[in-house]
Amino acid sequence: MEKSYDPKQVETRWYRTWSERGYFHASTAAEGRPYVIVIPPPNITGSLHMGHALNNTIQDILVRWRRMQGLNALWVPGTDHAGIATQNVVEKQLLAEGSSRDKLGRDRFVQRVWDWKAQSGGTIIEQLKRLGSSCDWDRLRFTMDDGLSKAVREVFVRLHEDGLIYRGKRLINWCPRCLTALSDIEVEHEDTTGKLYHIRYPLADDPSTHLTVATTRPETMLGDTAVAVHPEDPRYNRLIGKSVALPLTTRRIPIVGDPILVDREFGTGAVKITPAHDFNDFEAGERHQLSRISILDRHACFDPLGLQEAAVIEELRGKIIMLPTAEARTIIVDYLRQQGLLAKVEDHAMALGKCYRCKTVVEPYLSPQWFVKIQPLADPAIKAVESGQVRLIPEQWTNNYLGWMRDIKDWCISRQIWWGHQIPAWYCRNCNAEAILETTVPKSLTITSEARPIVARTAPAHCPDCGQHDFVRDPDVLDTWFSSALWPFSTLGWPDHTPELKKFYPTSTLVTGFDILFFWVARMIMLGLKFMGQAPFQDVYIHALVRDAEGQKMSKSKGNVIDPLQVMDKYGTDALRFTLAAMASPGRDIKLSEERIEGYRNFANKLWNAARFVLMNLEGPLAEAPLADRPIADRWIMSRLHRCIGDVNRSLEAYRFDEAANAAYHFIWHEYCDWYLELTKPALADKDSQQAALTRTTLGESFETVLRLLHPLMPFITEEIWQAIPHTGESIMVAPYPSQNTALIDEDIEHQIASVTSVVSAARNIRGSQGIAPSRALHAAVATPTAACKAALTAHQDLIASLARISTLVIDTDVRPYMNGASASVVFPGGSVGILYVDLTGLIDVGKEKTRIEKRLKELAAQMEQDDKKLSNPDFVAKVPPDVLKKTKARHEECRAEHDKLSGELQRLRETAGGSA
RNA sequence: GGGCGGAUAGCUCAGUUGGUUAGAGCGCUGCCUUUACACGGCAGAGGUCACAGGUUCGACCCCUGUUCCGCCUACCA
Repeated sequence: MEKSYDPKQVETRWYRTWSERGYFHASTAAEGRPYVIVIPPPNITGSLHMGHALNNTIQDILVRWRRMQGLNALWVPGTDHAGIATQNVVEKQLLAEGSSRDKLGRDRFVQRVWDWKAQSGGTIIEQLKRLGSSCDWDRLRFTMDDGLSKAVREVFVRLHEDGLIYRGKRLINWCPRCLTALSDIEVEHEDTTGKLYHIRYPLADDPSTHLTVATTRPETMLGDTAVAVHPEDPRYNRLIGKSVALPLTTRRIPIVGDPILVDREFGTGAVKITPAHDFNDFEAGERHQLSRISILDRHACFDPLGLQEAAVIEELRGKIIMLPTAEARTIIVDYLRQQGLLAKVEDHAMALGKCYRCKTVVEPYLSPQWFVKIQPLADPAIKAVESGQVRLIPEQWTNNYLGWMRDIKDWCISRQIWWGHQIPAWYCRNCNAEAILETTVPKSLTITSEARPIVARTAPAHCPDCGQHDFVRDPDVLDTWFSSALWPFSTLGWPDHTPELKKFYPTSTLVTGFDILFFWVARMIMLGLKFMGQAPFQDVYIHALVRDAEGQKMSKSKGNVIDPLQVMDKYGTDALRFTLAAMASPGRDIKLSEERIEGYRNFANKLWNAARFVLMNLEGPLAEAPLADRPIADRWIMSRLHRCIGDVNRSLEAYRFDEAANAAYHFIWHEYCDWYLELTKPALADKDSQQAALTRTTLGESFETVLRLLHPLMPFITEEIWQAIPHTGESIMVAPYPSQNTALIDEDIEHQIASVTSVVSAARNIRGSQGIAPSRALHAAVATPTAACKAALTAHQDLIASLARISTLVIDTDVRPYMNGASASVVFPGGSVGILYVDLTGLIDVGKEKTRIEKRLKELAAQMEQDDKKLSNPDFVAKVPPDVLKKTKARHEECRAEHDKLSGELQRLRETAGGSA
């Protein structure tokens, strides 16, 4: 075995072996209670980032742990077609080739995306394998597979049949770059400083007076259909029922009273109402039966027809036609200013909505879309969480979830893109001639909200109304999250009654980030309850976001991404996995740093070298004996090991991966390696002794157990070592997970060894402070506080002597200090304190000690001189921050104290040296 | 505006159903080439647990308020 662990070849070799031997596969016929996790399907456009690494490490820990516990563990893998994201990627490629999706046409474009998927869509899967993910790859699914597509259609049709899906012309969030509708949660809000424009609207009856409105979007005023004031506002309420002449148009619009829309304190207390371009105004428009004038087109540019409908004055119309809003705004504001209608412009903090895929500012846009009526689905999903049927971990997310669900809005599920599940709705051309608008250049199809769709699993043969069979299919596709919402049952074969569905639904645990709690988790619960009658999972473990060392969200544009693949190359997969697990404390983001990973790489190496020690010492006969008859160190380590086993299992049970990792780390490094391996050395010294044979047995057994305990966290290195030491079974992956045997926990023995280590540490402390080389043996005595302590130490005198290198050791309740000696206190379990005395006679190398002290005195003098200079400088004292001054003074005092002490010691040394020489 | 989380050693973070001396990793200091490991060993320094009150025999922990930092959410046009 090499001196250090080399992960590379180990990882690929074992992953291949596990895979070939079928360990990842879970059979419906297998015995054992099922334990099931469905993967949050990564986008096919994705490449493994730290978020994936964390998410999948946690899932793999759970699955490996449960599998070793004997459960029928299934981890269903798959990928998501990621509608807009994937379409964007392929469109970018086309652009680079000088082509576009319009040039290609729908069918060829979709084929192109499939080609892209065949070529690049599997990258992330291979990367998940690098991470050691023990997914059942035989069950790999894709959200646009035939089976899953069938499930999507089935759900759509059934929801439609139940009246839970409808089509309507509504105001939705529109991305003018992606040219599609977005759901509310696909809009990200970003704080910006905008302007609040105060605009005078002259009263229709009396143009000399006016009502001033405040708006952040002056350009949409052309689409105003009313002005609202508060009905109880004495400034304005007498105007309700009158009208204003809408500037820049030839229209008159009414003044209405609306206590919901208007906040008297804000702006001027008068609000323009633009129902086609603002969500609040849309609702206000409904309340007052106002018409909606849509003045923007799908690119968020001024639309000729809309401007005409809005009766915009000819002169302005010519200037802003087809212009984007930002440019038109300047022109419109100029016009208002010229006409003396711009009363004031002030800065105003506001949140701008942006497309979560491309960061373009979204536009509220009036268009026909498909919606899911969500309330009837949300109610049971609320109850499922309230009742504890579904448990969110950490619990704090429960309130977030409930709050959102209780205030949920209908879900806009149609997207005007091509890559995705096309909506299973058809329109009879004959019956909907007026409502189907087709243009050839560019080729586009608009179906107005008046059209009557026929929703069906497959294309209808005849129109039920007219009997003809000339149909056009709804061009829209479904929101990507619609198919993900079915993931826990669609992947298991639904709507067919498969054995998988019967055996593995509902699943056990969902592991996910909080960023998709609403996008995904909530919708899975709703649709799982609706179609399976059971929530799709019991536990939802919600992990943190992985950030960089400064706490910034990792992003390519910031250039602060730590690439998990590079980390795995450099430090090994096990080190990365262990780091992520150890840092996954609940309710807190993970600030990942390379140093931390390096630290756990060192841990892997420590384990590796412990293995070398074990292997080296396993040569020789073994002896079987009950634990009670084995050496004390063996009984001690088994006791400690089983405490650790209990801790790790309990932690995993509670999803405390950080605690599990830390318990294992601390035990292995600081108990097993630091103490146990050292304690075995005296016993193993005489290879042929019975004691050595017994110790070898424990050494092998305990180490083998340690590896199994650690396997879910560090799968590769544990397998590699396990195969090299005595074991039963063909792979650690399918070996039983250690379970705590409380009979092996022996508090008395733990106390005995704690006493031993306490004395040893005290002796080392004295060596350290007195500068006594480890090679020099000591004469020492321990004054024990009680007879029991004395007995415990006396029984293990040989261990103490060997670990602390003490040649003569006196242990008694009453011992006297040495004439020329040093002492240190020894704390016994329970808190009683004894004293260790060490005889220093002849141990201190006077020359060396003198040099050491002189060197240190020089350092101190230099420091003191520097500080003196500072402190005697009035400028320094006056201007420096108080804490710095305080620190400087404190340091100065410390230096002086140490200097005095060392000077005294040096003096004494000189005297004694002089006397003896 | 509402909600949630955080503030503990130089840095990154654990922690406590309230109980002797608050822990870890990294970093730092000193010693050690002792055949498992220098990706190591041993020893050590370093903390008024954000601030101010309160409850309690006792508070890092519970309560109230304040400040700062994150995030989520929201129609102040």
